[in-house]
Amino acid sequence: MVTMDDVARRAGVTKQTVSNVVRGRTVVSPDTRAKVEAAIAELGYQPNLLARSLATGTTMTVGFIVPTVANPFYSVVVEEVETVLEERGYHLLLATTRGDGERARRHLTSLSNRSLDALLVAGDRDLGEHVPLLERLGLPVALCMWDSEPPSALPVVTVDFEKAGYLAGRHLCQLGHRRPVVIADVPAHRVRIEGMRRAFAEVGVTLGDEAVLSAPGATPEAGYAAALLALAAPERPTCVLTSTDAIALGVTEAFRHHGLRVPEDISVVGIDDIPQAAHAHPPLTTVGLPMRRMARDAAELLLNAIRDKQPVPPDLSLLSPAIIRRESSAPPAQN
Amino acid sequence: MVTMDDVARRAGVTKQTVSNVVRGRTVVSPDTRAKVEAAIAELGYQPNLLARSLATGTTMTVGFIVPTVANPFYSVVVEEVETVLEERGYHLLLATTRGDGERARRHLTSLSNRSLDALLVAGDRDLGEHVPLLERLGLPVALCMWDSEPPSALPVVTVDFEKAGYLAGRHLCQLGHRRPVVIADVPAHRVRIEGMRRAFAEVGVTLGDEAVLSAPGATPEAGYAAALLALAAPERPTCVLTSTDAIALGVTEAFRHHGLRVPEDISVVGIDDIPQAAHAHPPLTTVGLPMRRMARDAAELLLNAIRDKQPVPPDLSLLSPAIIRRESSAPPAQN
DNA sequence: GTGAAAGCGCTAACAT
DNA sequence: ATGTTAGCGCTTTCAC
Repeated sequence: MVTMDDVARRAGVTKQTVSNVVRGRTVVSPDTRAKVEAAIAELGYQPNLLARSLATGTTMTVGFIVPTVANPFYSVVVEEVETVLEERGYHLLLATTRGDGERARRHLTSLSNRSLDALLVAGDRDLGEHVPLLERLGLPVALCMWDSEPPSALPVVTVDFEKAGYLAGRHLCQLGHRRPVVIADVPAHRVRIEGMRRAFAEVGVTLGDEAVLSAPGATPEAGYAAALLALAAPERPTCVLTSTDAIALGVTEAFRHHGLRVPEDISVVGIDDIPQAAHAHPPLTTVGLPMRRMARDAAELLLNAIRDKQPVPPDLSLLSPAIIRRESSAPPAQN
Repeated sequence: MVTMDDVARRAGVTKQTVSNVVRGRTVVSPDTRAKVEAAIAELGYQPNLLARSLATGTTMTVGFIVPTVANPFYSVVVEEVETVLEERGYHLLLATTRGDGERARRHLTSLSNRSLDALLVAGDRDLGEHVPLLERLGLPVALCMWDSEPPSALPVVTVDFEKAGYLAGRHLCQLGHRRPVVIADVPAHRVRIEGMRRAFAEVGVTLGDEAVLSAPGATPEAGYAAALLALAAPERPTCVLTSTDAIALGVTEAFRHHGLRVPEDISVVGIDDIPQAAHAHPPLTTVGLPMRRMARDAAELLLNAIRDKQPVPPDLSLLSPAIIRRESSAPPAQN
């Protein structure tokens, strides 16, 4: 490996001058700069960033802990974060938790002495219980995509999930629906359900716990199974609110298999606006969440904290979702 | 920050002994080990891995350059790689190229002096032209998911794409189809098309270039557009072979919008077996690729090379795909 | 503007 | 089994 000393010797200067040239400092005379650059080129010198990191204490690397990437929802977030990091010359150290709190804790401790410049955490499901650990990490930390009550001691960039649920509910209320069923991943998506409840309360409909069906893991399969339960009820609902598009996809499939037309016989509304939602059959009415914006804001929060050498202020930033009307929702059938 | 020296002083030993304890070496007497461990606990000492890396020359970090994670196909690969790395105590530094060769090159150079222990590259689209750079990286490198001709100087773990195309073609031939159209992302998926061609050649059908429609980017949208062209042809094909499931999804949607039933009026077969394929409407017949296996093999290849301190032998490993019969393919309609 | 010295926190090789 | 001595390759501080 060719080191700074090698370059220095070749150029007839000291290590220090080479260092100045490499880092683009302006204190070097054009003459020596040229000599040094020639030496660098001839020797094919590449600075050892590890040594630089040890000396400076910064690694130009940000850790990102995320539940999964095999989910269109989070993969967008990962890509946006990576984009922001790349723009500012940072690297991305990625760790996934896969619904496993223990795995999450392992990642956390193994990253903690890895000399990251900052850490971003998406999703409260697996790391929600480890917030105290996060707070004592001694480096800038931010959270995003936080469904449950956000911790007050850390900065959080997330979506107003209560509003997301409310918008889904209000949309169906406005269409005239009064007999809803909710299919959701409880308790994870409790806040979304509260929003739905508020919307129906505004038109005098009580959305009781008996009208909430569980779809564990928020998978299409879970949605499919729950949809069958919904059909078995004595009085068929006129619409289904799901806590995620993935669930909605499974629900729609179940209805189709049982000869129910969506939206003529029953409306289905999702939350998330995953890419498939637009291509679903029928295209899914859903509540779009500003994922890219969220990811970008969170990443920039951290990078700015690094740049300014200041701790990140523990603010809560709530981004607004928006209803996206497609073809899976319509007024209830007359009966 | 509390260092080894602090611990050493507190325990009344030298740095070296602390180091031995930390790394679990057995040369330490139970007595001193206990003293040192007490000191570590009292001070809350955490080893600085950066310093260790500088001294040892290993970082326990593997780089992974991947086209995108916002694709069910690659996200599975990323997760499997991460799983293997975590099993063996390694970290994952992730970089995405997003169909941008220039971005790929930037990532490559920026990772090259980042002191990774190894580098894995998935997908030839963006990095195919930078193989010479990869070869001169001076660290274990492996390629996976290589559609085009694999370079001979590097180890490659990929799928037999020719066979994948062949299996798709043979399946349709066996059903009795003799009037096929291919919708593919050319030239990227040229090899898959060759396999399809071989299958039809076996039953005496020539699959000419005029029967190959282009779906740039392999998106559902591109598939949709190409499908419309296919319908405009004077003689309607009885089946469509697509080079990816994503394309197939768009194709199926186009047919549905134009009143064609799949598979009664026309069969559609994909390649990839993405998660949505099973939930598509109708469930998509496709060729499954052993993505997890591929990812695992490639990652283990690298980790073993690191462990054995040997260069990775430049072998080519071709994994076999398999046809997955679902409901989008059937014998051609009688006419 | 350039050079000399002193570290960053750890591991490696050898001595005891 | 433990201590001693040198680095790893860079940046930082302070002379000149």
